[in-house]
Amino acid sequence: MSEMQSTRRGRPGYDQQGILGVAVAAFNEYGYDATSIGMLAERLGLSKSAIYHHFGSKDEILDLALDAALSGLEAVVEDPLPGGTAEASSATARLEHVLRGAVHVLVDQLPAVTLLLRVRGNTEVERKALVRRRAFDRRITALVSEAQSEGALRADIDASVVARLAFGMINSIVEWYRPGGREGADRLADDVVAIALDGLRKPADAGTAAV
Amino acid sequence: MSEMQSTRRGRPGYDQQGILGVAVAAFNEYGYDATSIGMLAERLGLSKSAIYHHFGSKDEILDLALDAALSGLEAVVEDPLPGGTAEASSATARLEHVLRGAVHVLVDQLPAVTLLLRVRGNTEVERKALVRRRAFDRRITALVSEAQSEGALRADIDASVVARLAFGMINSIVEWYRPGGREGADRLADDVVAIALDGLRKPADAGTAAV
DNA sequence: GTCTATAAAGAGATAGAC
DNA sequence: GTCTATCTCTTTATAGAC
Repeated sequence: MSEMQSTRRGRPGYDQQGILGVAVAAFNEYGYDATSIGMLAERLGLSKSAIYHHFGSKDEILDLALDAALSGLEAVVEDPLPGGTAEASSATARLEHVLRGAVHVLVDQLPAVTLLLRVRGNTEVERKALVRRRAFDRRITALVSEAQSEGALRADIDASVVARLAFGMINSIVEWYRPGGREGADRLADDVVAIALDGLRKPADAGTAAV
Repeated sequence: MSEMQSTRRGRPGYDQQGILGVAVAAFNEYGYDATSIGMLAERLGLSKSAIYHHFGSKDEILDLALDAALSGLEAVVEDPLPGGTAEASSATARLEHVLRGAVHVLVDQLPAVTLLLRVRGNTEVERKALVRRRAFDRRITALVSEAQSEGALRADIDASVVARLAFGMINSIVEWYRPGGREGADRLADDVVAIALDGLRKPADAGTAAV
């Protein structure tokens, strides 16, 4: 928050954030395990030991990146509706808001979230991230369940299956979305919500229902 | 096809398929790069060089596993509808059939498909697999496009976005589905098709529309 | 079909100078 | 904040015996 690499004057001289950005990009390109410190050093135009000046270990780089992604996603579920009359809003409205918010976090934090979604839990750092991710998933499932109880969502599909499939759709965005493409984040969120809530089938033209 | 490991009498004596199964499981557990030949040897109760008797390289193990997954998926799009009156069926019906078929391939070939979906394209083997996967994606997009032209699917969302999101939902199944769970493959395919085509929103109870 | 032994390269990480 | 040099361990893969 205090001092960005790109805002600095003077010679290269990386700070932690500057290195982090390059590292996350490389991790996403080759995979975390396949990316060696030597490769990072090469990309940065630094020696390996220069990297160890900024981070205690390769694991710590991953830790900081995953924390950024998780913080963004957690913020989405923790603030149900920024409007003000938050508590009064329906679970369905909050769910829709969370789906849109998640799409925006994915797009805004694309590299970090991409990395997060590929974590398998091999190291302590990865397991710690998975614990937070599962807590997030549980909150989504609870929200779906509440929306089903309200009667606004179909209740013939298990809430946890709904939550997983809906977020499976959202998370898959990291596989192909690239900033600057034809599809903006708002439009993409609209599409996701449209498919998830109303489906792909063209409504059987029931008269003159407005949009 | 000819001789399965589990059907053999006598002492361990692995064949290629037997090793392949263990290897794919390990690759999915730790990631391909993080899984060393030494770890595979330990799991198999063999020495490292015994593995090299069955495969020319670590890459070749991956190659065979990815081919199995891709062959399964390709079979789904290549045989539109097994009914017989294939050519006459609508694109929408064929699309629904493909969605269900893909879910079944995912479930039946869970380990191999899981591995395929994690491939990033770092090696020649991985790039070869990605080429086949992209060809598959294009056929799905074409099918969606055709279904939109028929007027059966909403046309306000780009066909390639629809294809990616729908398969994002389907592919995410590998992240959580475990055989023997409460959800069978048929039920799961029903759920996927229900969400994708009709959405989560409970229809506004328009009288007494039958199921 | 499996073994031991080994080669050759690359990994993560540290020491200490500038 | 970065460097060179180095340590130690692990990696993929091969040679050759049983």
